[in-house]
Amino acid sequence: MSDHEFRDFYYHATFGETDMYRVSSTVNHQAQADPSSYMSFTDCLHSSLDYGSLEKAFGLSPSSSEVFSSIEGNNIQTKQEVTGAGDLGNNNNNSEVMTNPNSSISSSSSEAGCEEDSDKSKKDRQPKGSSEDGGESSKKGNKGKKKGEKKQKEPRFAFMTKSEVDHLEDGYRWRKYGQKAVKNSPYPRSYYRCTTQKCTVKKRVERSYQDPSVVITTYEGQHNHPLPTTLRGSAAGLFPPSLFTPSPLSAGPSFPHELFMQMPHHHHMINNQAAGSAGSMFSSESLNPFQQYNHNRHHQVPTADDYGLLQDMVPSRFLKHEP
DNA sequence: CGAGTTTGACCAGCGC
DNA sequence: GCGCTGGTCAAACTCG
Repeated sequence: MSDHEFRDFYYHATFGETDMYRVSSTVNHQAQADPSSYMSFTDCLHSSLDYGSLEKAFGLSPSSSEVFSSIEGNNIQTKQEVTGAGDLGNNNNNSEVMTNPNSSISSSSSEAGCEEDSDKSKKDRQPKGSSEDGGESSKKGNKGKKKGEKKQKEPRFAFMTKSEVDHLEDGYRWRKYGQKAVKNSPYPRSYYRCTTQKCTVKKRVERSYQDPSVVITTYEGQHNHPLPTTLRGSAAGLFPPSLFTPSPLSAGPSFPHELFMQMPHHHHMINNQAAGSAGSMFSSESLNPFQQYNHNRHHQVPTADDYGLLQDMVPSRFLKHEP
């Protein structure tokens, strides 16, 4: 495969435990000639920059070539027809979406890209601790959560990356705390936690069993701290602080969808998709998921400076044209 | 020696 | 109620 060439892009969003919003967009080579579609892709790509595979995305890693991202949050729904079979994020749907060379924009409601979501979304299975008072009494499995305590649903962002390595470098430091075999998949799922104190961000990494070259990474939560500066230069150095401001919502995007929301073209893309297939998906206030999500925060309108920054941080070939 | 990984065990939720 | 599964804990281990 040609690395550094982003042909297919896919993202999936759920904003809530039950509802799912999902859009997938495929940008083929021809589409790159179209500035708008190409920008859409780039925008989306940026949406995953924060967490995801910076090196991958920008070809800093030798094995990278394609990035598919998804965002999960709450209560946006798109129940469209599942094009493929599977139930898991790794199923055929993904492959279909990812490899479909013809469609410039396609949509699907399959669980592709976020199998965890699917089972997660069924219910909160987060609260584990059973014992109260810190769960000391019972040896393991207690997280110090109370029984009835419902853990707040953290926004999640999942993306798929074609990569040979499972754990993608994203600028943050992660500590692996578990690994589980995944049903219907020969590949285990690894669990990581951000090593920064008081940062509760977690991520799960697994490989698609349908396409072993695809790594599915799911981030959960928002970093409440800046990128570690000690990292091999990539993210912290590549991206302007404004795009990596920690959590404070008004400050700037610390989460990919926040970047997403700052990109005008992503609206464009979403609207395209919505117009095509899901008239009801934004029913509540005729806002798209990101707009709705954005309702509770300061709506930041991308400025010309943003684009300038983009050009600074992203090789121009990814923004406009090939060198 | 500290930080990170591995791995078996434990727990909760869900479906039957 | 039981079994399955996902998610997490934590002791043991590895690595720099």
